[in-house]
Amino acid sequence: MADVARLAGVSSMTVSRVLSGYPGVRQETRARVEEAIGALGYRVHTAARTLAGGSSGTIGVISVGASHYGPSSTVFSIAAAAREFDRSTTVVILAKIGEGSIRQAIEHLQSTHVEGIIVNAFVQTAVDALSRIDTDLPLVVLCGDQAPGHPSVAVDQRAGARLATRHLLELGHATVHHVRGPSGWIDAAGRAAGWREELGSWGRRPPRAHTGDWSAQSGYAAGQRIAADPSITAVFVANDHMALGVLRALHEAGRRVGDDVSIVGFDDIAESAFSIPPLTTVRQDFDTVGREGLSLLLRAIDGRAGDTHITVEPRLIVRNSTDAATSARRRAPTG
Amino acid sequence: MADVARLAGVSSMTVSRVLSGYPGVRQETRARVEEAIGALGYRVHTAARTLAGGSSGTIGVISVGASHYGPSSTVFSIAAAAREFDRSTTVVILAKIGEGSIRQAIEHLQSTHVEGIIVNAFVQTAVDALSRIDTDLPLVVLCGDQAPGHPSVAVDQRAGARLATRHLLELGHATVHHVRGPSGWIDAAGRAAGWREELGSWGRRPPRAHTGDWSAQSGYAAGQRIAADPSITAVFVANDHMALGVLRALHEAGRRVGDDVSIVGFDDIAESAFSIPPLTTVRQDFDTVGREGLSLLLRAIDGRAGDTHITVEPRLIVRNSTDAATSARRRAPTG
DNA sequence: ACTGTAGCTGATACCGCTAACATCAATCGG
DNA sequence: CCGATTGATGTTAGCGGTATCAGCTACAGT
Repeated sequence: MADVARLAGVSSMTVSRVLSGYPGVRQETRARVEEAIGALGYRVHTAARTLAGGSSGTIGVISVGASHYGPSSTVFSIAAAAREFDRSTTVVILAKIGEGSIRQAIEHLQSTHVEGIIVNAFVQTAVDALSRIDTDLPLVVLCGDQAPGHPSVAVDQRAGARLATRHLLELGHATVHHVRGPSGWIDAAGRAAGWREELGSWGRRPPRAHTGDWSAQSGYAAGQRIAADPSITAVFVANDHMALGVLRALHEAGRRVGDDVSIVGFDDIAESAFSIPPLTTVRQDFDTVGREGLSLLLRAIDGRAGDTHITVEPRLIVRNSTDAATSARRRAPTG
Repeated sequence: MADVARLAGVSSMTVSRVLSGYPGVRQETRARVEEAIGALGYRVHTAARTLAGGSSGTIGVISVGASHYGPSSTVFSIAAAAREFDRSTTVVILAKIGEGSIRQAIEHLQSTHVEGIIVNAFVQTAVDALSRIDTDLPLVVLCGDQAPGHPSVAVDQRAGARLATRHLLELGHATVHHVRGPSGWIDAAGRAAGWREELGSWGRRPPRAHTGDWSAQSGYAAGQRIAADPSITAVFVANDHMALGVLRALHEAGRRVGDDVSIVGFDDIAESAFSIPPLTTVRQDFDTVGREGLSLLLRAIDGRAGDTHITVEPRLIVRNSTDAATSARRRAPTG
């Protein structure tokens, strides 16, 4: 930096001002400095800037492991969006989620002086922990519900589940069964609640839900139980991976999906359009969630986020795994 | 830090020594310092440490977008492994891959003073660019082949492809067709080469390969062309997403996979075990790749990586999409 | 001509830590 | 018993920026 200053014939302070976009620098001086920067291939030393009280230009992201589709795509969206806003992204992957590990992750990020943190909080434990953590660092929560105490971005899980359930009911199914995600996960609870609500608003009593762990394996197991009950004609499965497992179990049991039984998933993963049959599902736009999360965090860093809660609406994608319940209506108890 | 020193009755230098694990500190002194650290809830200021010449404790990861299964799971493995080694991870997601963008990403990471960089280089362009980039920063390349000029970790794509092809030939198929990945991708080239080699070693002339873009959509399109040719009894598809598309196209055309036609995929994504029928595939252990990549980088940082190239062997997972080619042998031209 | 003000730039003092060397006591070989 | 060595700790001087305030010029108002 001293070299740049010398070459441009100014003090290092002026160079600093040019770099941080301070307006009160003469056009001509600015040009000279920028030329010197270019000529010397100079780049700021982030650590020095951070130490001297400037901003680190880095935001922290805390998330659970890679195995889940939603969380990981969100992290990538955040990283990509951050880059567009000239921010670095430091990612902390939590092996297991607990108040301790989250607190530790936040402290870790704090010691690296990130400007703010986005937490991918997909389990209730995480949200609870966050509501108890009071850091002065700007913090945005991404989750399936409004997070108390911090600005948040969420896909409306309940609305999505209602969309799915309503679609099945409108096709004429007497009732809709549900394979839910594991307890403790916010999205699992939200989707189950939406399913229950929609059934309720149609005056149907929700049957007992099956529970999976998001994996295709667990969906397969649930699917086997579902196949064994011929009265079931419509199933809303809490995510696409499990839905694919259900599809296969039904297929093996000789029940034709989209004909004997209708299935709706959730997420719209890339494979769902090409499953056999193509899966009707609820699309969540994780990219939007990530980007909105980042822009909310940047607002929070500027102190003007307040207590904003952004809701992203999911969308029903109708494919061939659902169809009018002609045969179903004949067989099922009238609803 | 000065407070800690005061409370422990030592100089700040001793605190620094305790923090960085310098051995020449008396046990008793060390204990006193650690106690003070705990009492004051002190944490190092990473930027200050970096500035003063210590290590930043951060490693950089450069990767392509989120849409591809392999790259993204690898990034997560790296981040998780890094955390176990008390390193932060700064992730740069490249919107588009070119020499310019990679160089820019490296420079960006350099200005944040990462200790080293892991590049997820899945396209040839990236590897070429890297071989031309000569940075003094330790740099490890993850890719489908040995990267010249830098230590690297790779899954042996050729071996995986040969495994898949051999499996099909051993089942009695006269020849094996191939749906390859997009040109420019190292893995696509490696798998195609392995397929060609294995066919060659059985004295079969490789048929013309179909080309997809890794997506299920493109696999579906290829599948339709394959279904139209009744002489095809065995297909090796370059990744599972495309294979699922092929599966569906064949299904729609009324060709029974695992009976009329055998399909082998590559990757072993979570859904493959539950496709209809379950997909025989080649498993790549991305977690191992990520971890080996990190440990190689840590060795490189210590200056003892040399020109190591680690190869991770893939594994054939046999499921129901492949079966003895009884009907095929009758129909196909003798090979 | 003099003061006031605005606009631009410079000098200086840190930010919190570590490298390098200095210091001091204890131990050791001859 | 003395100089040399070793081990534990302290002192000093930055690392490369930015905050703060001071200084200088040009111009307007009186």
